Amino acid sequence: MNVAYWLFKSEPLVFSLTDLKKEPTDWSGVRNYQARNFMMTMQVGDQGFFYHSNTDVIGIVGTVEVVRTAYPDHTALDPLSDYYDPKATVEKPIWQMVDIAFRSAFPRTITLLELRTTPGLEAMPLLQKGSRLSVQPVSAEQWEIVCALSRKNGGQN
DNA sequence: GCCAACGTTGGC
DNA sequence: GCCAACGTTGGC
Repeated sequence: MNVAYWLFKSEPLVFSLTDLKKEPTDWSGVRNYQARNFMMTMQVGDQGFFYHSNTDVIGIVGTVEVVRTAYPDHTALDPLSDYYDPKATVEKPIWQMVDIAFRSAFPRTITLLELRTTPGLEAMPLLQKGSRLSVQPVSAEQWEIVCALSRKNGGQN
């Protein structure tokens, strides 16, 4: 089975790559069916970009690894959680999550503008007009292009 | 803060 | 099943 590649969006004020570096986490709180379905196909060892949205420097800041396949998102059952879903039950939890761990921090943020202007990345869901998917697939080619970007122009920003 | 784009809800 | 209204996302 080949490794698959993904992109995880997060608002760094809520949860940043630095937070993830401290310890692995469950990716709870995803309440979008498309994003959930992607998580349900993830395998241990899959790689992901970590993307900071809604912040001063928007872009990809590093990489993560899937360390546990999908299982029920318990926050959907917790009335006190921000992510509570009254339609979720133990029998039909509706929502799922995976566990992810820190893998690397890029020496600089690969900004959204840079991603938009780099040939070969046009098809990334992230760059499509109006795209709001918080968990999305990345092709092997796109993965390589972005990783290569992270290794050069080290001093810029 | 603005607002375009999106997904969901609910009336019909 | 349609679609208007609404709440949310997220770049700018």
